Amino acid sequence: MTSTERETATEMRPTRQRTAVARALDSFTDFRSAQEIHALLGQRGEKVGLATVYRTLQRMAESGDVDALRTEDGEALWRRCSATHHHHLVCRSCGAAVEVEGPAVERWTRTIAEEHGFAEVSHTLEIFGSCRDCTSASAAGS
Amino acid sequence: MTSTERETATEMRPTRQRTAVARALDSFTDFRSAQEIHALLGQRGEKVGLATVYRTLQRMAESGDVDALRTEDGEALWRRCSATHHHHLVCRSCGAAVEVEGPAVERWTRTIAEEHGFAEVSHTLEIFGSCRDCTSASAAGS
DNA sequence: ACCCGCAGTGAGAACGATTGTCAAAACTCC
DNA sequence: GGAGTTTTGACAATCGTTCTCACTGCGGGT
Ligand SMILES: [Zn+2]
Ligand SMILES: [Zn+2]
Ligand SMILES: [Zn+2]
Ligand SMILES: [Zn+2]
Repeated sequence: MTSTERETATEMRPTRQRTAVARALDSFTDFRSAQEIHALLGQRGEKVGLATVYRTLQRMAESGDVDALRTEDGEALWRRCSATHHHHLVCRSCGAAVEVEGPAVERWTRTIAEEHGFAEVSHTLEIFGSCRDCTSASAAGS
Repeated sequence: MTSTERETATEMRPTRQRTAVARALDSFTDFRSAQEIHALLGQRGEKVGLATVYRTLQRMAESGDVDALRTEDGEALWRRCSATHHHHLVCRSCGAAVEVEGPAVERWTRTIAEEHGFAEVSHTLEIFGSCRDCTSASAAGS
């Protein structure tokens, strides 16, 4: 512990790498994997180590700057999101996402949990589907 | 195609291994990982390869005999569940699970998806928390 | 009972996303 | 400028899961 011992809250230095990741996140609206984001940075000539991309995304997720979700096969996807609690409607094939809110659902989960004596409750809720573009694209293919 | 060409639906042979996995699933009600189930079988003296456990669980999940969910760090957990669509209230530390249903939520997700032109919609919804037992156990520890 | 053919199995290799390591580089503050 | 941290990145290591492929064994005709 430092002698100062003050509120060491979350002193996050604004390094070149971190701002690069932040800018990358601002450049797209769909959900992408850490590796895809790392590749994107590479294409732009921004050299950032893969581990750093992972670390930065995690930090930003903790501070609520980005949302993370897991595909059905377990891969983590990331996206810059609004700070308020919400869920997503995500396209399975292109990753396009829409933020959705459902106060009723929030209430319902809390109630259910209480009824069963569960504490420290959290929840995950994602809606997956095929967005309009992808649906018509695949229809054309038949 | 066989000459008979009858409904070859999902001809799944009832092998020793498959019944062993099925029985193992019947012996607990919490969510467990494939590896844990494999270990459980080992303890019972039932020799079943890990790959077979994975394959069997997947098959059973497809046919709706078991439910799978992913922990927050991406690991798949399995549990024998009732056949009707439902969600879970799961304890983060011991895996204890309660099946819950929310017709309103089902309706809501479908509506939201339609509004945004998404097709082939599915959704995931799990509620995580600390069950009564685990909560009091950790409280005792302080 | 005997054969055949193919679904099923298992040991181990391979995979792929993520995390750990640790010395070098970059920052902050003095 | 220098001390003390934090951050970085190349690479190794993890770890859950899937793949490979030779081998096993059920099933169903004969
Ligand atoms: Zn799409
Ligand atoms: Zn919510
Ligand atoms: Zn518990
Ligand atoms: Zn549902």
